[in-house]
Amino acid sequence: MTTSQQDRDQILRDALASRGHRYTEQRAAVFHFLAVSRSHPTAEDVFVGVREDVPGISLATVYKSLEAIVGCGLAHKLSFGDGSARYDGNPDPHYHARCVGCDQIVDIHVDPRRGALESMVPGPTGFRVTDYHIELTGYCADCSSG
Amino acid sequence: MTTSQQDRDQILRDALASRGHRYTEQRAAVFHFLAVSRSHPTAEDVFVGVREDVPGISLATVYKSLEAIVGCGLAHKLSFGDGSARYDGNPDPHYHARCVGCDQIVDIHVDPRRGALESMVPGPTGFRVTDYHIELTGYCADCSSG
DNA sequence: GTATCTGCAAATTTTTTGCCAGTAG
DNA sequence: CTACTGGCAAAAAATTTGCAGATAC
Repeated sequence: MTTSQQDRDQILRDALASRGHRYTEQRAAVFHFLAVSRSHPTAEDVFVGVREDVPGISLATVYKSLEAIVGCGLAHKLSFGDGSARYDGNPDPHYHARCVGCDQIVDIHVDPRRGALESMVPGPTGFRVTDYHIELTGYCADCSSG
Repeated sequence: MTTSQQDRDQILRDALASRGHRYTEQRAAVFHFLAVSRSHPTAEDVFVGVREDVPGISLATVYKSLEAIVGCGLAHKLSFGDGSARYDGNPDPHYHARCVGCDQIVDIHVDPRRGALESMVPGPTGFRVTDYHIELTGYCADCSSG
């Protein structure tokens, strides 16, 4: 079962409200675009896509909306080292694999009960891993104790 | 035992030669700066640091040198989503943890014999992980078979 | 009613490029 | 010699900011 647009809107409303932010047509459109997007769009991609629903939206507003949505934890900001940031609204835990050949980003879904690194390397996706980079986010020892 | 500067220079010479690139004073200085750097410097950081050894070097040359060095596999280009790319010349396998509190990048060295994700989460660094992102690099199914 | 948000345009930041003289191999 | 490089300055790309009017709550 998939999340309906009403459910999504309510999730967005609540998340924004909890941060003191407001629900707007532009933010809803950006959030919806991310939620249905199978790829990992750049801010520009989101701008082009969302403009079909909200013709007057500006790129600056897209950036601001993305920041608000990422700030609420409803999407992730990714960097693949190719210049521009990419955004991912997929709530399921998954990794990303960038193909050196075609630069495509492949999603790797991992069974959380199995050892994560082990299961993802030879996985059923056919992706042959040559290198990987792991970024952890959290609080360092100093900030944890403070 | 640590790698001497002579060893490093030879490694750089060989790596550049194998790619048809030339060994230059500027590239050696950039490589040396990365090798002794404990942080994860931006291109600008490298520029400022290397300028002490090679006063006339330009930022554009730093970018070109970094590209050559990363292209040879002697360093990694990292993105932490904070605007500018960062470079890492540490050859030991390790992960990176960004502190949400102070934005510091903490290196996490992992015993390769242990389950990787498991061992890094509660590790002896005191880093409290709230989120992580894994980027795999390699060849997708299409590019592998082609 | 008021603090927040949007769109616009301009500014900033980061990275890349073109060109010509210089240099490694 | 000859192709690859470095420095310079200009360009391109990505993102952020200031502000005045509009809007959510």
